Amino acid sequence: MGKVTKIPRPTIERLALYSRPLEAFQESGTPIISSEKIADLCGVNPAQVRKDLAYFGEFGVRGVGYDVKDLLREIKRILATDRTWRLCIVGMGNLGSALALNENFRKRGYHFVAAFDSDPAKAGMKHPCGLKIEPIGKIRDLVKTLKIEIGVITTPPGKAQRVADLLMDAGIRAILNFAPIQIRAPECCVVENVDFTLKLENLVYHLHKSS
Amino acid sequence: MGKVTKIPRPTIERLALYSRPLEAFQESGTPIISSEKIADLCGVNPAQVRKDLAYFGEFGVRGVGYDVKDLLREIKRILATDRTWRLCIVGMGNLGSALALNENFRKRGYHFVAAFDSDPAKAGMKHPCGLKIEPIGKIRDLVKTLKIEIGVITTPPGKAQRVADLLMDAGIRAILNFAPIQIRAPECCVVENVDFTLKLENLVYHLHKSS
DNA sequence: ATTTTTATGTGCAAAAATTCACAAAACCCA
DNA sequence: TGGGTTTTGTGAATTTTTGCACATAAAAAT
Repeated sequence: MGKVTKIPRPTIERLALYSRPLEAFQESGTPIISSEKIADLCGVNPAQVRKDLAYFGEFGVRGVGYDVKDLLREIKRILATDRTWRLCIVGMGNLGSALALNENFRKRGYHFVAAFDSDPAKAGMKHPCGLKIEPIGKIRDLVKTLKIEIGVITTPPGKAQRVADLLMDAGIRAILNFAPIQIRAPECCVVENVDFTLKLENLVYHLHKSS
Repeated sequence: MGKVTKIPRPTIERLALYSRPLEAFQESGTPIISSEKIADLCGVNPAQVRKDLAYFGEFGVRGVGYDVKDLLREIKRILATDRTWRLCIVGMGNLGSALALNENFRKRGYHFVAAFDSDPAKAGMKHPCGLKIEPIGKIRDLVKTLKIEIGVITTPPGKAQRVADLLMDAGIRAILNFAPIQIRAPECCVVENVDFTLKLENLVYHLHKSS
């Protein structure tokens, strides 16, 4: 359908979610999957799955279901995960270090091509992931020469906003922030926050409430 | 007010969010804060802040604002973060290891009291965080004797559901899952998922769309 | 060839969440 | 004391999101 509809934000988030079981089914060779099965595995409503997909086209066959391979390819095309992306990490403490070594990123096409740290003692050292740790001052240069598209912030909270500003100043327009503060950014830069303690606080509220 | 209203899920998530700037203001000695200031720092609407708080009582003073210390104490009481919680980590790879060493947890009252790994080579070793790494088989025992309340899963995706089942079997009713799969759990157990790659896929969608 | 079965795509209603807009209350100052 | 200012608390309107329920289409069975 050629209607120009605004895509709900939650829809995009769920599309990524759906791709997880689809990948598993593709690997195990299952050819066809139903909206009900996807919904069940992702903990959502089947109609929701169909509606989410319908925003982008008719990918299924009535009475049959969805072709796993086709659907996965379509979702990847929609999300733009059908290509690789170049990232940098700022803050090579324990967390940054763990992320740089994490297999899940590379497996999905997210390549770390630079690592920064403000600690002069660390600068120049080679990290086990293969990257040389660069000083913060080089962000501007390297973002441009290495064509870095996404910045990952794993600094202490006090330094996060400053680092974000440096990244944006260098032309970065997408930031994944692990510091437990809200990064302020202009419209043109997308920011996603990952705050573990926020999640924990959610957990304990529900634990406490139901006891 | 005495009305029995269901609290919206997003409200709980935002309460935790509001506590971040409140902590900062408390430390810097600012006595009073307005809903507008909180909203601004958290990227939400001021009316939203007031409404969220109003679900739990009248904490502000009209024409003045909110007492920072009071409000923070109230929010902590609501979320049940005014006490300490005992957690364990399962999966002492890079990520699990980084979390065990992360200061933000302890600072907020989340204490890791046990660490597990399925790798027999790791079992028995002492981790830099001070914990001895225990084999998976000891989950049941240790959850009970150490009174562990929350389980953190940092295993590879293939092992995550099995570990979750073990944890729930041992009596755990709250799980923070870092593996990129959807954990299936009965009603009685709260699960929060932290999936970095999901966030990245969100980022790249928006990057791609706006270019 | 026709009926039955199955599972998608979608209009519409319901539910949930957000935001507006304003009365109520507290403070300030003359 | 009273008018002006500020900011909360909240009813109502609006927007967004979800889910039902069924028409539609394809395949399978008879």
